[in-house]
Formats: sequence, C-alpha cells, structure tokens
Amino acid sequence: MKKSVYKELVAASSRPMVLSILTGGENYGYEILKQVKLLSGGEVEWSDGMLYPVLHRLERDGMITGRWQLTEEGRRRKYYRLTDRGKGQLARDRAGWRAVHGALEMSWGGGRHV
Amino acid sequence: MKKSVYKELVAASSRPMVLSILTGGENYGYEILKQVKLLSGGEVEWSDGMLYPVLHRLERDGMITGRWQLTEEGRRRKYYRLTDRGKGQLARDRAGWRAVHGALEMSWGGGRHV
DNA sequence: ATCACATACCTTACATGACAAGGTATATCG
DNA sequence: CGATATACCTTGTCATGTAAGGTATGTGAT
Repeated sequence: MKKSVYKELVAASSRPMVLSILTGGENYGYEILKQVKLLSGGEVEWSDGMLYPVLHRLERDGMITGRWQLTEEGRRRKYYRLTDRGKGQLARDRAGWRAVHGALEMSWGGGRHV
Repeated sequence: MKKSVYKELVAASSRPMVLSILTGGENYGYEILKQVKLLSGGEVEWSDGMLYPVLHRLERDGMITGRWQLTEEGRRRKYYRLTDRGKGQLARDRAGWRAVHGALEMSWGGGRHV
C-alpha cells in the first residue's frame, strides 16, 4: 500500500481536484476515483467514503450539478457537471494552492531549486 | 485582507512549512509567523491561534524540541529545533505534497504546463 | 502618565472533514 | 455459486483551523 499522502493533504486537494477533473466534461464518482489515481501515477488513492460526501457538498453548494443515469448494463451512475460557480471556486482554489506551494518550495528550496 | 487560502490548505501545509523553516536553524513562534508571510510574498498569513497548537503537537510527537529563552529586552521566547525524527517527517511530507501537487498540475494543465 | 501598538505566548467552543467500517445492489467470470 | 468489479451511500470517531478570548512586556507618541 502507498499511504504517502496524509489526510490533511487529501482535504486540501479534494475540491480543486474534483472541480478540475470536471472541466474535462461530465463524470461520476467511481470514475473520478480512478482518474485521481491515474493523474498521480498511482501515488494518490482516495477512499470512496471520502469522495461521495465531497460530491454531495459541492452539489449542495452549487459548484456542480448531478443527474442520475442508467447504463446499458443496468448500473446506476450519478453524473456531475461543473457550474459557473464551480469554475470560479476552482480558480480561487488554484490561486490559493499555488500561493502555498510557492511558499513551500521557497522554504525547502532555500530560495533556489532543490 | 487576503483570505485566498482556505483552512484545509493551511492544515495540509502547516507541518511541512514549520519543519522546513526550522531546517534553517532554531526559531520561535512569532518569528515563524512572519517567515511564512515573507516566504509567500504576503499571500499566506497564519493566525497565532493555529500555529501554537501545531508547535505543541510537533514537540509532543518528537519532531521538534523547544527551550525557553529570555531576550535582553525582557521578553520570553520559546525556541524550537528540528529533531532527526522531524527531518524524516519533513521528507515524507514533501514527497506527499509533491505527489498531490503533480496530480493537480496534471489535472488543471490538461497534461501539459499552464 | 497614559494610550496605542508590537512583541510573545497561551487556551477554549465550535464547525468541518477524512477515515474506518459498515451497508445496498448489479454484472461478470471462473 | 462464490469472488471480484462496478457503483452508490451513511455513521461514529478523531484531528484541526477559526474566532475569540486571555496574560504580559517594551516602545513611542501625546
């Protein structure tokens, strides 16, 4: 198992990551979990018990909208789409992330690269 | 006021940031607060009510050690120093951060730079 | 003297959010 | 028929930032 990513890091990245993935078009929970693993080269693995509440909060707050869809195989999926509000949130999250990332790189790079 | 950095981001960055700042030598809380602001170009500002508990936890967990010191002006300061354990934690935190950062850049860069 | 401000530390009540663990249900493959 | 993958959900527990409060000293202005 991996486990290099501590939970605070998951909490900090979940919203921007989900919103960002949805800029690529409609998507659903189970697939998002696999996307995250893919995007990180297998280094980041989310639990579903963490993702679904995230999706519900984002929908509650108007960042995304969901619709149920039945596949041909008979499975139900809830597809989510990014809203304009969600796009704004993503931009703010990205700015915040980069501010902190820059400070961190500064601190552990000693002012230069590492 | 700033407020571009949401609290989950603060939670994710506080430990690596503090440990990293302490690689530059002994330091104390109030000064660390100013360091963080400096390193981020003024974009990140921590509250002292958040930092002091972080320092206490890090000391409790053996990541840092503290000692009280009186300045010539008559102020008391608690100086902290990084331990070997803390160095190991910093290395793991940095690895985790970079894994997540890489995934985020991938997701919002669309596979390329931005 | 007194007031404001910076320095320097600390704590508590509250809300939030991941984790672990449990659950439901269907399709596929051996 | 059992195991695995797909696909969703919820609850109890613990950790952590925020807001707000506190104590105390030194300095500079009025």
